[in-house]
Parts: sequence; C-alpha cells; structure tokens
Amino acid sequence: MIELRHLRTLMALKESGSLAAAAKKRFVTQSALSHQIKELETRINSSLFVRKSKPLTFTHEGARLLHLAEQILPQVLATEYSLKQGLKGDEHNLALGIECHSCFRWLMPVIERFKEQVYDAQIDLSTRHLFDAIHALETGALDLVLTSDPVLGHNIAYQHLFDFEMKLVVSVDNPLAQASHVTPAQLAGVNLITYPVPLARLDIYKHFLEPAGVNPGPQKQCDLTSTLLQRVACNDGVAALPSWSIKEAYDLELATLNLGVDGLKRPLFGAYLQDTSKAHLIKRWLEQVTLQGQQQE
DNA sequence: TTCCGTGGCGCATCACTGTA
DNA sequence: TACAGTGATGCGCCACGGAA
Repeated sequence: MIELRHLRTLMALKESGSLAAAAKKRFVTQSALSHQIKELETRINSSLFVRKSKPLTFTHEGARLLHLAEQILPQVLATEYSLKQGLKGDEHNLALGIECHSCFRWLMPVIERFKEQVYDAQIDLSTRHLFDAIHALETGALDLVLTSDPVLGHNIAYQHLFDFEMKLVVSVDNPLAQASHVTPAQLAGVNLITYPVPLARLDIYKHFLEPAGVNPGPQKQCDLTSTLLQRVACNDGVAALPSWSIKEAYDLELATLNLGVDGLKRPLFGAYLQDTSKAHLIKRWLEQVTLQGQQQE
C-alpha cells in the first residue's frame, strides 16, 4: 500500500531535485531512501522517476503520485493539527482556496515558512472549490481565496498581491517556436492543452483570444502540469501557463513566447470577507504570499 | 577524483502467534 | 496475562559502478 512516508519522500524529491538531497530533507541516509523508493516501485510495478537525470524528472506514474501527495499531505497536516487543537477553537486556522491549478508549486514553501513564523497557525489548502471559490468564501467554507478574477458587488475585500506573466509554451518543433511573441490570429484553430477548466474561464481565452475575436482549436485537458508540458513537447498542442509553472519543464524541449508584443500580465489577489474575525491572520499570510511573488519575479 | 545511485548484508524494532 | 519465538520491516554500513 502507498504510505504517507512515500508521499513525503516524493515531495522531498521534487523539492530537492536529487535522491541524496531528499534523504537529507527526510533525515534518513541516502541508502535508506533508495531502498524505500525501490520498494514502492516494486509495489506499484512502475518506476517513479528517471534515474541519473539532473534535476530528476518524474515518470507519468511518479507525477501521478506526486499530485496525490500535493493533495493529501496538506489535508493530513491540517487534520492532525485540528485534532491536536481539540476544542481550542479555529481562530488560528485559515481555510485557503485557490483558483489556480499550478499554485501548489510555490504555495507549499510559503505555508511552511508561515507556520514557522506564526507558531499556532494552520493553513488548510483546498482545491475543492476551484470553480466556486467566491461562493465558498461567502458561505464560510473558506476564509481566503487566491484569485485573478475579482467579482464586484460582494462584501469581499481584494488585496493585490503581485502580477505574474502568462507565457505561451510550444514545442521547439513548432513553427511558432522561433518568434519572441505570438498574436491571437496565429492561435486560431490551434489545439490548446489546458488544465480541466472550461474555455471561457481560461486567461488566454478571456484576456487574449476572445477580445480579438479568435477561437482556438480543440481544448485538450490534463490534470498535471508535468503531463501537460510533456504533451506540448510532443507537439500535441500549445499551452498558456504562468511563468512559474514552466520551471517544471526541466529538460523538455520547449520554447516560451510572450502573448502579444507586450506580454499578458495577470494580477493575483487575496480575497476575504470584509468583516472577518481573522483579518489579522489573513493579512500576515498575504504578506508572505506577496513576498514569495516578489522573489519569483 | 568526486558525487550519486544501487545492491548485499546485518541489526534493531515491532507485530503476531503460540504456550504456560 | 505474560512471555518467548518468529517473521516482516526499516534502516545503516559498506562496497561497487557509472557519470561528470
């Protein structure tokens, strides 16, 4: 059976980029970690990552397990914490919703740092409300939402955190790969590889193609960034991603282009109820996110 | 030469089972 | 219920090979 220690090891591998560094992170010897991984690979009858690649690259199976780890570990941590807290109340717990599939990459370190600074704080990162996060905020299911699309007319405060740039990712074999930027017209009828999000909600459609009256080709959906990028590398289509996601491409042969001459910048906001009792905690958390955004630029 | 990953082996620990 | 025997598991140590 897949165990939590396996998921933690996968996260350590992803964060550190090598087996030896991951072993240090997990406080075991490199040999022990190697045994552990081999045992897991035997159990699932698949290899998890490509040996001797620098930084290491996950196989499809490894990426699936990594995705599972990213979903489960925050929930386990949050549950463990709330059980430890017992009846102490939840004034130090923040239920955080995100509308972005690729935010996990940089959010996990932010959560770790925040917990180091605010000793008794707990962030429960949720993807359950990807498509109705603002409604979940209003009903109290979430305390805070990270979003690029403010909705006017609600009792919700929006704090601008930072701007990020959407980039078009194409295979190096794609004719577009030689250009520095792409125009909407060049994407007419081109296959779009995206996360499982309706076309109308995609930044590239809402803020780039639709204003120009351009319709892309068929939309092909993937759950995982690594799978998505591999499909792009195979020239199965193109993808528009925040620049931080493209760092996952490792050694894939991809080219990145600006969307339009000036690029497509998008804002990231922290949204919370104006009369929340957790305003102080939320503001401290948003400071950390803003700091992370500045470091990524 | 150094670093990293792997395999073989042994030790410590734990859970399970049988017996008094 | 307590204790001993047994097997499974996890990990460390050591040696080795391959790549940079």
